[in-house]
Amino acid sequence: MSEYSIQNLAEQFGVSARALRFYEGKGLLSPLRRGQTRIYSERDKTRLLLTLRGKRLGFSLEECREIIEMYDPSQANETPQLLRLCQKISQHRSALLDKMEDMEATLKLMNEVEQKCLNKLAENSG
Amino acid sequence: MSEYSIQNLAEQFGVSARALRFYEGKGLLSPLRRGQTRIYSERDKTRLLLTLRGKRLGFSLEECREIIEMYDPSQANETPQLLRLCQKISQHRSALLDKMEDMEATLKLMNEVEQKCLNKLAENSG
DNA sequence: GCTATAGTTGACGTTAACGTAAACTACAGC
DNA sequence: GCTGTAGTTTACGTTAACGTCAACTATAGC
Repeated sequence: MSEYSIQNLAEQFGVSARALRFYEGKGLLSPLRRGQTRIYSERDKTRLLLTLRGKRLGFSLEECREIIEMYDPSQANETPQLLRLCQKISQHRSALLDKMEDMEATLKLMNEVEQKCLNKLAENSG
Repeated sequence: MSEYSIQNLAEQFGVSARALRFYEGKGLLSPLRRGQTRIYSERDKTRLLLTLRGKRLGFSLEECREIIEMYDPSQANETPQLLRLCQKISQHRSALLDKMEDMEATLKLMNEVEQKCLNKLAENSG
């Protein structure tokens, strides 16, 4: 089944229904309607996944939208558009690689601190 | 020289003086005073670096403070404190590793999209 | 002594990302 | 027919992370 109610989808991802409506307002999701009621598809589910992933990495919702739109199997078929897309990908990738460096530096520091910590613990017990 | 004025330090990191005062209010920095004037040391500089690095990774200032305090070569010498520190490190590290996974997944997707994009470009020109 | 240049402390304004409450609709079960 | 449960829109509230004055101090140079 590839249809979800707002509550169902929200619970799957541990967010509020309010958040989903908010994301819709920001153009991140675009569920169908059955009457008034929103019906979320697999596509929406994927976009939500990407949104939350982006958020965890410190991107704003606006940035998330940009990133997601790149992935969207949309109407990009003409050369100039494709070139622009490649450019965008490069940009976002280098932003990601920067974050990767920050992350590795942080992990390295954490490991050092942990080592010192373990050494002291060994002294204390020795 | 290991002393910096507020403007100097701010410029070095591309942030505003207001931000530095704000971080101080949040307990992230603690510059000395010469009269009223703030004097930033190497220690402050390091803490600022870690703060901004944490921010880029999507941590809140409060979380940054927690992380930074772990690194601080402070008064943690007694066993219970050291154990707590090790625990905290583990927590933050697994948070970081989660982000790392998000990042790798994102990079992977980007590469796939780029590949499709390049293929289409090849078709267009062929 | 006057001006320019950093610095200071409030205090209020702003944006993003929702939370929360009000007032309403629509269907399901008893 | 009434209650309960999901859903809706509209609108105001909230928190984080600063920006932006305003009003003041202190030092340097002319």
